[in-house]
Amino acid sequence: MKYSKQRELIRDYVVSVNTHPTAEEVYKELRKEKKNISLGTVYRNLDVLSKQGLLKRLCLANTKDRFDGNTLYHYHAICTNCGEFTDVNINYFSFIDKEVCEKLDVKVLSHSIIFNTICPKCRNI
Amino acid sequence: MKYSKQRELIRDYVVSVNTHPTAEEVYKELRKEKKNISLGTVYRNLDVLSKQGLLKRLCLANTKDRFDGNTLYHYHAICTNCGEFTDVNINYFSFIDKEVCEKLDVKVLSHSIIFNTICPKCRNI
DNA sequence: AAAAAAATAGTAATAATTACTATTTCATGA
DNA sequence: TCATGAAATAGTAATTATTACTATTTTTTT
Repeated sequence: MKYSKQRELIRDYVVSVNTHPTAEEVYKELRKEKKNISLGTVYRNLDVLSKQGLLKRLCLANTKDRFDGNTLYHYHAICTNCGEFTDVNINYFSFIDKEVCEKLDVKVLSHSIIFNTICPKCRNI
Repeated sequence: MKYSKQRELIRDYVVSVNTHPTAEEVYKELRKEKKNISLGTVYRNLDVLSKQGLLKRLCLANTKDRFDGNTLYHYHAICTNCGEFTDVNINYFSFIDKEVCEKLDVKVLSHSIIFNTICPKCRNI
């Protein structure tokens, strides 16, 4: 893959934040910083970066796709009240993969978990 | 909510299969059965049924939304090779919710897990 | 520095989903 | 049971998110 300034900007931005931005959010932020970049380029590069494993694509019901610069195994939580989407930094449960591998006749590569939560803000309202 | 024949058809169909159909698949199947129904009605009802908890909406990267008639806690697996999407019938790991609740300052309602797998068919090719 | 390959910007097109509106269906109660 | 009103539908139009296209630009190689 040939180097491109735009791809670097996109990746650097997504890696630098923990907000799990959408394609459009990445685009708007980079434009705000006066970077010369088009929306199509953002979509294309988020896609190739995800496919290369340099970013992670997150897909949830009723939302646009989001992107995560943290590619290490970790889990996510979404507040069912306000929609706030955050990282959950607990250790990866490897034994779960082993259990499924044994129970079903499949090779398990990994798993992802999304927690449905009520965040502190919403709980205290 | 007022009764409607169409909503009943939609729900009965989704509950009767374990294929996790998309809105369009539900629509096509019901039309094939000569049912009088429109695509908009299918979308609208899948949405209200999901919101009522009578169906479950499943959202995955790079795919259309799917719907699951089994609303009991269970997990899912997707083959990273062929995309086959199946149920994973193992017990719900309640302790995980407790652990996250203790580590983070959030109320955990539930969690969902998706396993990335290589299904038996793909493994044996 | 020239040539080739790959990426971009900007726009057009597509796909999935949602909104709109006139009509129909369902539920209520006189 | 039948008139009334509320809610749902069919069919179409509109919107939203994403992908495709093409002329131009950037990067890499020679």
